[in-house]
Amino acid sequence: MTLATDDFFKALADPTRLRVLMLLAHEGELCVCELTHALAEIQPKISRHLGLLRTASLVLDRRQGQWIYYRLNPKLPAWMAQVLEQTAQANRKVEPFLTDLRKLRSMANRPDKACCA
Amino acid sequence: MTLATDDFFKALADPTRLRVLMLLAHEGELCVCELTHALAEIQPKISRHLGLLRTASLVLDRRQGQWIYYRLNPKLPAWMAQVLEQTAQANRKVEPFLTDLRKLRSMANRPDKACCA
DNA sequence: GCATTATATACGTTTTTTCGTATATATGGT
DNA sequence: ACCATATATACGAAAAAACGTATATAATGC
Repeated sequence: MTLATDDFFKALADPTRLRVLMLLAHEGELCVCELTHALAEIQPKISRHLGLLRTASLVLDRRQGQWIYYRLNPKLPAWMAQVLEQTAQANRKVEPFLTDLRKLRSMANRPDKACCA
Repeated sequence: MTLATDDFFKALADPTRLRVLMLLAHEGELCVCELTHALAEIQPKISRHLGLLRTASLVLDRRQGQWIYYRLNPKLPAWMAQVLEQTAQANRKVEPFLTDLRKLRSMANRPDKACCA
């Protein structure tokens, strides 16, 4: 299923979802607890927004034991992927994205990524 | 005043505003009646969304007699201008943008632009 | 000054979206 | 089997946004 332009920008319109997407654009793949920690939000909220992003086909998920990892959908239209990449580049040092990344990097006991392919 | 990333994507999240921005990205500058005709929406609706875009500093206006012309704000951060340009390029042949442009081009009695500078 | 045209804005309503809490479900460890 | 941990989802409420109609305001032409 292809992602409509309307739905793409609607997905980006929520601050929480935008922060999630910016982190995924930087880090490639993250699990729910990492995103929850980095954004300092309650877990159901992160989960719900991830659900919306998944339903909209912006992200894909992968389960590894108890952990569920999310990444940007590699099959996004090229222009959408470019919009996300440009936004991530332009906002590297802009709040709240800067703090989100910092918090992620400083998180203790991040799930091991040994088997990430 | 600088446009926050959140506000930028919130502005793009509404289908009507997105169509307006796509037309402005293509045509440079358009007046309210041209946008109203191209989108086939009631005039107060177009005016209201233009008002929101102006307040958010995405567009600037210019009065010429009774007509008020709108254009993309040339002082947008470069990455935002690029996002709009890329979106417009990628969606040239996508509905409803294609029909919007067609309707604009076929509009009779468009306000003269002889004195546009 | 009045009529016409162009556009902005107020108003109350409707629609859409987001939210926190509670809880359901899945997996792993003992 | 039970407990702990990770995550998804239901629920009702709250918040935010969009809407159409009516009307206000501004400019132009006669």
